Amino acid sequence: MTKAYRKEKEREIRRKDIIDAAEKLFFSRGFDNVSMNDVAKQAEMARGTLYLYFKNKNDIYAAIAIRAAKILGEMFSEVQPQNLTGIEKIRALSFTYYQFYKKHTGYYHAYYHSGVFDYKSSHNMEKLKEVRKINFQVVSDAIKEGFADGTIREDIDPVATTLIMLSMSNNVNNIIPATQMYMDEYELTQDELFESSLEMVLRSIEKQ
Amino acid sequence: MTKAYRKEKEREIRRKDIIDAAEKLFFSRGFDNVSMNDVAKQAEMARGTLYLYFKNKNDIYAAIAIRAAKILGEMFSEVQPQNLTGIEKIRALSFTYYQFYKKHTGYYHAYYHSGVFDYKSSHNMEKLKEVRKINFQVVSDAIKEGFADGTIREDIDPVATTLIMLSMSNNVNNIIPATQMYMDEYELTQDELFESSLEMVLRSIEKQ
DNA sequence: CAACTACATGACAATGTGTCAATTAAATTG
DNA sequence: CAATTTAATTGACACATTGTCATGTAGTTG
Repeated sequence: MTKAYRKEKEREIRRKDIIDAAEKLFFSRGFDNVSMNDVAKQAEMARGTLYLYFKNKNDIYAAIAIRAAKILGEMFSEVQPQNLTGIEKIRALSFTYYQFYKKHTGYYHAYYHSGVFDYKSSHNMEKLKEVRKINFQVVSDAIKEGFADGTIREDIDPVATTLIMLSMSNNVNNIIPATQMYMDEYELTQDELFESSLEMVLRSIEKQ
Repeated sequence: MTKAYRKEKEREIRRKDIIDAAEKLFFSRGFDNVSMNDVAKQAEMARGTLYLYFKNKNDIYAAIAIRAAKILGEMFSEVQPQNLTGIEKIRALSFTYYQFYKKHTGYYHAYYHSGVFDYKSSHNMEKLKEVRKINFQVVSDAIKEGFADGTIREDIDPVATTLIMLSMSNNVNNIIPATQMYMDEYELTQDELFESSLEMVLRSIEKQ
């Protein structure tokens, strides 16, 4: 028991070391500009060792995305005890997501970017899918609460609406490079776009 | 004149051959799964030759995206002579964009994906930026027409709104992989999501 | 036809990936 | 505690891909 347990703990520490090293590099230089060699050097081990703990670079990024999901989950959970109506909760959660982006940009990118990987490609990706779903449900549940308390119109689909809100947020948060181009071109700030997006959503889901 | 002109024509044909070859491969296998070697083989020339006509793989993709922009521009221009109100035009343009995706998925991806490249990275990217802007303006102008004819509320920002609509469309059209995951998970079809997105936009911009 | 020009080629250096045989370290056992 | 087994780590290897560039070639010109 104790021996196997200690072994397991040591493996976890080593795993954490790799994630920490990768995170540092990914957040400062960007995922695409970091090689597995760079990560190995930063973590002070041979490149081959990384593959003993992770399937590949994407798999490491997925592990970082799981951390991201946890941080976002904690931020979301701070909204819950405030006793807000459905529509107020939607406003608060949108704002929280925007704050998550502002304060944890690196994690935000990991959370978003990992979406491009195949969900069946690794154990981490499977796990990420689960934590993602929990955060998604916080929002769609808030919409349902709005149905119940009469602050949100009942003729909208909670899942579709949550998805639309998510896409708007990603749009705001410099994820889509073409958006950045248009923003520069028309001198639109990120805060302005966030504000417009939020008002647009609220206007179209609130009960008259 | 004639000699230089013929030379120029030949260069253009060769250029077109490369784009055609690349397009065929990109559309069937996906951009990331095609190497410059593959393109060279398909175009029946040496790999080095490709670099005489294009800066790199992204540059070829940008050329394909310019074709995409032209197709979209033509589809948009068919909406113009219909004498629609501002809000009706927004509905029609949204639908057209969705049709563009459905009928020209490969071009749609090129149009979208090329957004990730730096706009100062090549002449093609500069050119792409211009044609992109024209299409963007068709939509934002329609919003302004809605201001004038009283079908769209005046307190919204045309640029921000166009950007939001664009992000919604991209969300619908399977561009964001995470979205696909949620759609599968909650059994939401693409047509349903398109419908929800469109209604959401119209509801929030129409004048009461 | 000799000299020039522009174009096309493929070998090359660089950079990156994932694997695996060999090595090293750690744990177990008599 | 020495011998033996087991597990972890390493870095060299094979392979893929990129962009460049010296070399070759074909067409053009005086």
